[in-house]
Amino acid sequence: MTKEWEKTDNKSLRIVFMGTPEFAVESLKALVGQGYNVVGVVTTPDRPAGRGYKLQPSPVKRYALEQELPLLQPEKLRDPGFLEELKRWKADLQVVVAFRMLPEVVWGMPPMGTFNLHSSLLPRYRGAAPINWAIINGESETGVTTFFLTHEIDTGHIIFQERTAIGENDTAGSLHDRLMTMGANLVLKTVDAITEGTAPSLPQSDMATDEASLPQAPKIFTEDCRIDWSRSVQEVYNQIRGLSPYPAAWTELYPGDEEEPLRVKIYGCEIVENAGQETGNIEREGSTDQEAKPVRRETETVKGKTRNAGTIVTDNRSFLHVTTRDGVVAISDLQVSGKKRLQVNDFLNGYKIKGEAYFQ
RNA sequence: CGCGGAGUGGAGCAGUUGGUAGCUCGUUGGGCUCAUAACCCAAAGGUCGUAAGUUCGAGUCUUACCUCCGCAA
Repeated sequence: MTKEWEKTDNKSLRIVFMGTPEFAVESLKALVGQGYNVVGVVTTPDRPAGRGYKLQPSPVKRYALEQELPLLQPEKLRDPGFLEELKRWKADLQVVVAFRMLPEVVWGMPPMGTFNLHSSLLPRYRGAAPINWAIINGESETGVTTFFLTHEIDTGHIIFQERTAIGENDTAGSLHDRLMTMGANLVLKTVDAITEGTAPSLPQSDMATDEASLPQAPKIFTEDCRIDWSRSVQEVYNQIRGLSPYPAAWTELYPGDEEEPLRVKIYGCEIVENAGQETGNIEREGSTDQEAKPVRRETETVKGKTRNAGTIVTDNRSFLHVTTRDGVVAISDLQVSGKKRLQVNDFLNGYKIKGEAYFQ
């Protein structure tokens, strides 16, 4: 990708990078790797996180240290001391990827401005969790956007966008990785365009037909991750893959016998029955499995019961089916609280589901 | 010192009031079968996370440490 004939301008431009998670590292890595002049990195202070609440450096910090880039970790972005240091870096341009909300004193500082990489097709999915929400809502397309920062979060003028289709089997994880790579390329393209003065700047109001009906992407909380088995099979499926592998959809397993419910994270599943509509490619697999697996017996069992949402159907060996309002999903990948993440057959080897068990 | 759970043959789990280990699956060999991931028979495979201690004797009690996981961030 490195091109000898690239304008020296691009490489002398003083860039300050701001970001926190893994997603941002990819863009920073691209800039550094392509020889852009990253004069400093701003990231979040080390936070107590994980077991034991030990202080954890952000992924961006780890990379910055590795590359021996100047680093700032302000507690407050309006802190005079921090602003002073930032000014000293004399940035021409600031690049922000998955950081936090910036005050105008920060984004207004560099002469060429500050732009942000956002992982959705703005103006759709403004907010903290665009990747997750796009899948949860069953979107078939998303992308990445670069835009200039303004006061209102994620509303600035759009520079570039890149689209990608969301596959039936995409998960938050797979989409995250794809957008991370696309985003890094878009950041380079954006920096080049800004340097050359050819960057578009399109108001989002030109793209939004109806502001009020735009899907949003707010931060996700634990309750958003709880599975409501009474929803449609497609909704449940989208929720599970939209939250996998992080933060992961969860439910409670009531084992019966008045035992305490277990909290279970569901990482992967397939739709095996959809009363609503055809499920496409999944159906094909199902038909070959039909002969191999002892489905016959279970089917009868099912018919004998009222299939309330959350009902478990399993042979305690190879599959674990759960009913929803209008269909059935086969759980393939799960984790009981305190245990390791397991494939369903491993889980069933040790944990036997009793007849009266159910999810809720 | 944030709260909590767990480390037992390749995988997931049992293991009672302490007396040298069982289950399901997998693996290997054989059998049945038109055939099979299905079924039947048999076999291999574990110094029970590490170190020390208590005890006649510890997977099972005590202490320290290592690793992993859930909550929370």
